[in-house]
Amino acid sequence: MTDFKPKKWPKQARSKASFDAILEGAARLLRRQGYEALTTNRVAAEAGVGIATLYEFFPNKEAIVAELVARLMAKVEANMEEAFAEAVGQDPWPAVTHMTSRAVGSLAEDREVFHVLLRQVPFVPQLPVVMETRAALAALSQRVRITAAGALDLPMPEEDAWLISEMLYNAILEVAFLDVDEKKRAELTKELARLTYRMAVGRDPEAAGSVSR
Amino acid sequence: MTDFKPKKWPKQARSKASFDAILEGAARLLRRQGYEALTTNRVAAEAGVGIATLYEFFPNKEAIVAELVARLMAKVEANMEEAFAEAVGQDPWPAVTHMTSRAVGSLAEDREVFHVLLRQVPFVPQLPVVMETRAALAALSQRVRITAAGALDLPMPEEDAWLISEMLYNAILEVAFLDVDEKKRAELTKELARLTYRMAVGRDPEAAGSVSR
DNA sequence: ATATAATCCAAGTAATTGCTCGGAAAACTC
DNA sequence: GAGTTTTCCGAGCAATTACTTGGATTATAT
Repeated sequence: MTDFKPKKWPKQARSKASFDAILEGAARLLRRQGYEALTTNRVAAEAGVGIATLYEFFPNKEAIVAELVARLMAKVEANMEEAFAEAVGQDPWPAVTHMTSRAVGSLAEDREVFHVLLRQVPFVPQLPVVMETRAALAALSQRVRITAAGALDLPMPEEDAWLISEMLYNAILEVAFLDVDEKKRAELTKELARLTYRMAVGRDPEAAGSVSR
Repeated sequence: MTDFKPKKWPKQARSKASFDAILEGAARLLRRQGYEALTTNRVAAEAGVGIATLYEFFPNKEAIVAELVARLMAKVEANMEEAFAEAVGQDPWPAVTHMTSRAVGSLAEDREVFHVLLRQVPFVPQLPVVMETRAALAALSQRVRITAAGALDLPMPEEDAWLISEMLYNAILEVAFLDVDEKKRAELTKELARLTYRMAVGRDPEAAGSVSR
């Protein structure tokens, strides 16, 4: 099987620059042309390095994509942990809106690249780093839900958790991928949070009894 | 731009068989090896026809995929219209569960092929036939919702419709794609219907007031 | 029965792909 | 400053790709 890790990590500043340039070139190509246009020769050209330099660090094309994905996922995860820290102690409804909006926001920054990677590259969704990040995010929402449960006395059917996190994940992607202005995206994000709350709690956030005592 | 329609339709029974064999061969390859393994030469071999025969009917690889998609989508749409006819006049909650379960079921039949086509082939989600089918399905759920609104006196915020149908579409795909036994899939489908109902109506289907007078 | 149209196909072509080779230059180590 | 390691690179190769060519075979029409 193909190896999805860099065969060598850069040691000097010079090669760190090349390494980064390769990843940035790959991202630019993905954004502009999609995965089908991503050839190793083109990535090298776009990055401004020789093709042999590229193969000095990466064993194959997939490893480039995997490393790019790893970096993007790390950024998302960091963002979401920060968001969680900010949401701790807030009431359930503000907590949900805040987490949702941060999730959409951190994907929307690089929406074209995320779109291509997560929806068009066959092996990316199965990548360990992606599955781990998804699990970490699901765990975070679980903790938000538990807080909410304490405040709201929620029934929490075992099975729903998976479905809700699945629906939420996909909806967040869809909203983040949309090519709309930020105002419209913010509106949709708010609505998404409301629907999520409805799914999880079974009633509207504005309804009586939704605010913790 | 490349043409996504067959360059010629078969006229005799002999060539109809070839035409179908090509599409079935393509589907088999997609199911077994994914889109990356789908080469025109391999499709021809798998279908048991010469490569030139393939190019007699299809101008390029994409047209094969597009025609396969068109056939699958037509089947789904027919299924869903039938399901809608059966759901008409039923109470909202049974109508929703019925439609959801038929949707999942009609995708699950060919789940690997649908999975590859809808999630890994860059141009498929943008194909007119796919977008039209999605629109048709969204229109169907709208009509279910309108019926429900009449029975339940629902508030129907304009914006939610899109989000709900988006979430529902993705969740249906996810549940249909899952590699689980049919009992488990049926459970998840039922839960999905319940969450959908919660999203759309704002309360549980079993709660008082959910049954039409 | 003959002419016309439909259907078939294997061998081949031009272009592109991922990736290697062999070695030069630059940076660290002592 | 000599030796070692790291970094760089473009020409080119083997394999694969989508697709064409030129013609043979089979069905249909008259």
